[in-house]
Amino acid sequence: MTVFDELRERDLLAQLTDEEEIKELVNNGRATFYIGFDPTADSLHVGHFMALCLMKRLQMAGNKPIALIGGGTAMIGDPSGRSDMRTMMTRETIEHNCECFKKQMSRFIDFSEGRALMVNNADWLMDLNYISFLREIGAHFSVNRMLTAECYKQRMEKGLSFLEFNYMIMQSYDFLQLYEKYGCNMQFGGDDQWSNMLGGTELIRRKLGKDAYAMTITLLLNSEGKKMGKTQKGAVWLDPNKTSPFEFYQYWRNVADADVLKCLRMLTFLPLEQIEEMDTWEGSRLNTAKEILAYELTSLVHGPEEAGKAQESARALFSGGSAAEMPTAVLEEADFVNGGIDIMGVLVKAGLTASRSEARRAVEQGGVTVADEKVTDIKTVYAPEQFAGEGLIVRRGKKNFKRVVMR
RNA sequence: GGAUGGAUUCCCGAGUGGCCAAAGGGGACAGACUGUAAAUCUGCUGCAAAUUGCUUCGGUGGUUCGAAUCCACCUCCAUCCA
Repeated sequence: MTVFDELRERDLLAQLTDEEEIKELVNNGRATFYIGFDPTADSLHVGHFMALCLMKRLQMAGNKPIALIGGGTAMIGDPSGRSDMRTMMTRETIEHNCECFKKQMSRFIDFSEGRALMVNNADWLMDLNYISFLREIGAHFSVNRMLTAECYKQRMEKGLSFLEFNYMIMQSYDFLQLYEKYGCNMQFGGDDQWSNMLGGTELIRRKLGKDAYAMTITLLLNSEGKKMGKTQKGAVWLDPNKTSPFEFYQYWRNVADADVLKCLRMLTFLPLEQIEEMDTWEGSRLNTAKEILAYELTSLVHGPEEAGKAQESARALFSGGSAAEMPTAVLEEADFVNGGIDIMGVLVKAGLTASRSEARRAVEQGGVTVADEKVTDIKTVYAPEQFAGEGLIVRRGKKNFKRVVMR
């Protein structure tokens, strides 16, 4: 099966400027393509991961990827897919984020011996001269047309600053630069990037009279139409310090039935035949598919060893027994008042609830368990000795566990 | 620059002197049912030394016994005019 067909089969492709041409380039390893990543946080997340996987797939087929870090475009802020204004980021934050991105990316993509490139658009965007830029590039953009782009339409109601309005032009200019410098003839990106990407292909056509191509990846949406990879606490990060391998595993272990197969197809490298097989599974058997999904992804992101640990802990927790790899919280002498700490204190210290009030509610509603015993009295007090050695397993709700030990 | 409308808790949105920690909905969280799923039902949703106290309704100051609510100034946003 060709790469292109595989991408198709996996439902990864959304929109393409020229299907035949792209198929040709990609299948024969003649594409030099780029994907842009704006450093808006200090870690990559699941959305980026999809793009990285795509990069990897295409690289394996002989194409040359360019990872573009948007150190310059992040100064502007992409209005696409947002209903409100982005908060402006300081130069320092952006630079710090760029460094973090670089480190994480090199774990997924092989950048050795010119097999792939990593560039930062700050290198050519930061020193642009306003007037000459407007004359050379700005002249090729029609405001009327830009305003009809979907990403701006959404913002017409809530307001759009001139700063953000320029994002599309910056991104288009990136493409032009990469085309000229590295012969980059293709751009990939999330489906919400479509209009920005078209801006680039058009700019290249107008400026150089050459053809360049663009292709978008389907956004990973759950069955309710929401972006996946987000939790109430924010994104699911690839940085183990921001989202632990255990949490990462759990996120995928908990996806809805309706979404498992889609995730397997779009995110894992498992052979399609194997995934088709799982497609016939029904009911509780899907739980096995979820385990596979969670294991595969954790393994891709954090390595097989971490994935194994996460899986073991999860199994142990949900089917009884103790788990060595469970997230741990540490108590200190100072946390005890008069030789004891009450249950609310324990919950807060363990990070299982945000406040004592919330802890109180959790206990009152019967959602707290310590060492397999339901705690019903908010006045329950624990002594330091009880946390000695293995400590106590404290549970809030069904899925939030912490092992609490003494320092 | 001018006119008008607006800013309320995680989000949407009611509230226009005390009965307001603030209706209703969404989301989140917890319980029941389950398969660590979905749907459904129930509870809950500022903080705390918890039948009470403290802090919150864009910001600052003021009026009042008492302000989310009235007044002044400021900031930000939207719409129309330029």
